[in-house]
Amino acid sequence: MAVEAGEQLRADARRNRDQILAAAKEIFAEQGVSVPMEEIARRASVGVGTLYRRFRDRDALLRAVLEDVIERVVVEAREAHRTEPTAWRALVRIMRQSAQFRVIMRVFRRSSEVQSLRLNTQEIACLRNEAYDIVDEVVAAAHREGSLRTDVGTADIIMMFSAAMHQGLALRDETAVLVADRALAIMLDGLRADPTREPLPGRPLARADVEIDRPR
Amino acid sequence: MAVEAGEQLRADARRNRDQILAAAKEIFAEQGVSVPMEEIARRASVGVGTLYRRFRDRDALLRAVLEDVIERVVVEAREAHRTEPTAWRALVRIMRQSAQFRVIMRVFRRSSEVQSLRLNTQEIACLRNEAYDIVDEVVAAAHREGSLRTDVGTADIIMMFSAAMHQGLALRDETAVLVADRALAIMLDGLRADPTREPLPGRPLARADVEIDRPR
Amino acid sequence: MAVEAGEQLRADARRNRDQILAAAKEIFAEQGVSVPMEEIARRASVGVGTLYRRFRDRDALLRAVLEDVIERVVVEAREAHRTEPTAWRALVRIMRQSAQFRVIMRVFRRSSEVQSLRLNTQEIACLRNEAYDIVDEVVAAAHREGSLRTDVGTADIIMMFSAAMHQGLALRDETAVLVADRALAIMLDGLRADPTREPLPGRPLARADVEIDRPR
Amino acid sequence: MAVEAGEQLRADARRNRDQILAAAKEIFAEQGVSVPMEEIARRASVGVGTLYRRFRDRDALLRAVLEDVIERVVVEAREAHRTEPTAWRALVRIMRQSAQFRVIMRVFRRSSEVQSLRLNTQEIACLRNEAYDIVDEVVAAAHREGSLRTDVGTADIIMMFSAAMHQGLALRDETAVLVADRALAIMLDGLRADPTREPLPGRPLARADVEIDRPR
DNA sequence: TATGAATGAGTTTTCATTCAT
DNA sequence: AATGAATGAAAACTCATTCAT
Repeated sequence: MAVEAGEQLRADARRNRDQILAAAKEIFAEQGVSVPMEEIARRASVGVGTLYRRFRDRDALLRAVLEDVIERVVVEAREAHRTEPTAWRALVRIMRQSAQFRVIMRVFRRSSEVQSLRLNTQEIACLRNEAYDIVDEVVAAAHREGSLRTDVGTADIIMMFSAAMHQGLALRDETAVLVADRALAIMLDGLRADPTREPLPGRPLARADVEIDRPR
Repeated sequence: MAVEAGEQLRADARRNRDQILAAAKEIFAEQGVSVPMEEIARRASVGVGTLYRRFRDRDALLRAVLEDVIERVVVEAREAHRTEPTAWRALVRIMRQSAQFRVIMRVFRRSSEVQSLRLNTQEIACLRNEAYDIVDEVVAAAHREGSLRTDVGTADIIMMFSAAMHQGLALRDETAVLVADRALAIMLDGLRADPTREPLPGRPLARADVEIDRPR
Repeated sequence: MAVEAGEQLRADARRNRDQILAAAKEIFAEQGVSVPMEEIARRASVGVGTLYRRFRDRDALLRAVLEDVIERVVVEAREAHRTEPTAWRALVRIMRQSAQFRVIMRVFRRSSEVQSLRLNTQEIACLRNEAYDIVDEVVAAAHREGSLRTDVGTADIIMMFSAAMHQGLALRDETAVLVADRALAIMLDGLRADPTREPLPGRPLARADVEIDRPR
Repeated sequence: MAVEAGEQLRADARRNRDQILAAAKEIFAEQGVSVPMEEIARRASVGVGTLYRRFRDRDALLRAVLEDVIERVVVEAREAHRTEPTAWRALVRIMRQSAQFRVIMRVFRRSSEVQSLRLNTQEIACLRNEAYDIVDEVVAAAHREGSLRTDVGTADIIMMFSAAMHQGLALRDETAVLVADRALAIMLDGLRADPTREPLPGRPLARADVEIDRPR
């Protein structure tokens, strides 16, 4: 019984934490990251105090959201890799499963946040690596199966479709989805293996090219 | 005498205004739009007072930057259309001439700013239309010359390459350029007319689809 | 059964109360009285809830600490008076037995606390009087035995040696003790009866002079 | 004229700064250092913003007050040393000129402040040294002239009379002065050279004994 | 009853904007 | 007209106290 009580209490706290995370994700996606903490608390139906009990400060919340989002992305990407019949299909699915990314990318792009490296914790670097790894596997497989043009690297793809996740913020939702879907389709067409195309400039981009843990 | 004094002052004032605009553009591009006014003033080497003399308030500055950027884009786009031998080449050039856009898009994306529609003045709407018009002409010409796939619309292109302008904020400068160039090249490959491709989902997007002057 | 349960609880409760008091005394002495309640609870190894169950609020805890300390002082002073061969020796011993006072004086001095008179309850006034009385007796005896200069009053002594208890907070412990001992020795030398000395300014201070229950 | 204007402006800012410092000193002396910044601003008749413009944060203000007070103490001590006919008289005067010290000592004693060493900047350490030096000179002279008992060191005196400055916070002002004066007189009597006295325990304390820049 | 999570009022700090020089 | 100091409203954060488990 003590255990049950303990679990229930923990469950409460957990619920609060989850609500806060969810609220933050929503609001960040809607309005950007510079939203008052109190608004986030309100949306999560908790007091500011609770928010601050769970997350030491604004940055801690930001990091937690980021971690949460990357985690989900990784899970989904693994699932896609495991389930889809071809690597190409997996790639398409990963890129389409964009909703999660809208936050992540927005956060990533707030350069003032990122460049100060306050978000560049060990945990996040680690998750980023995991995310990179799984996409990397899919990309390699796609190269092997010949569906992906040979002159793109994993980082090319990540950067490009993270960009694709980015438009339409001020658009109505249906339009935003349409815009994203079409942009994605165009990009995918551009990514298809096709011997008639001119090669891309430069060289395939890889992990080191898109690492952020160095001063500008 | 009044004229002389006026002219001298105007020259001074103009210099100040230009410095401020340039500083704001730089800082917005680097750190996003939620930068303290004093930092902008400092970068422009003027006092805050001067900044406020030139621009009634934060929004006015934002609008001015936006106008300035769109104007340059329009000018360059016209030039490209007039000069380049094919519409396709014009398109490529417009898309490559990306630097200016980095600001514009960043500003556009700050949904909290944009959605409040404080930026949606007559002047800006007008400039946006001009920008749209010129790209529209190029797109139409590209369609006519058969270089651009038929199922993309002007708004598709605008949205997509505005997205492409977006990555790399936390990257070193050389990498950022490389990333952008390659993303652009891939997108362009995806935009090429090619009868063997599957059609894009939905319909070509046009002006009305990407207007922002309506509540979400 | 009620009695047994009651007694068991009382024992538990008593232990908690004592732990809290001890913790509070320690922390107050170390860091002053404006320490978060949670820190006190933590040091006492109880939850805040328990702390609040035992002491209605911050002030109640403060008062309890004060009472506890004064009580101990009184007990020790009585013992000294009863045991020591001369009043002078008793005085020296009382003044040396300083550790307890470090808290009391610190608390007394936090004027914002004291001046609001929230600490000036009946119980505390009563204890203060008891403390005063016992020192007063010793002082009177010392005067009678001719060891204490005649122009000092009980309140002089209390105020002075409460001051002596005060230094060294930021020093290493051994130094703090040394500092206190030497200061005390000097003061005691100054307190010795000695007909060659000039009389002190003013008049001997007594109880009424150091009462705090009046607005400044 | 421009110069004049500049000077006047500077004078304004200076006046504000001085008002803030004065207000802070007053309030710290009255109520301790944990007073809301807004109250300090109000007492200084400025907005909080102004307070924060002059002093980056609470600690900066604390440090500034401390510096200011030590500076005055040093000045006055030098004056006493230069003016008074004997070293003993200088010592007495320095010790009596206590008003300034009430703040300084209060601040010094807030161990939580001091121990965190946030107040232990280079500047303050430097001033503390200056203060020590001048008292040291007076003490040496007093030793030479044979007025001061030989077994006390400079640090003994500093610590002891800093303690003397400390009482009476909750007392009415006249009483506080009386208490301080009498305590001081007693201490001074204890400090007088007198071959009949027993030596003090330990050894004369010196600078190193009362340095605070080491963790407890 | 003990616990520690939740709350929200109170503080600290920042920053857009105004105003005196 | 330029400057930068002053202002105060708003945002970030802390902590005394209450309350659900």
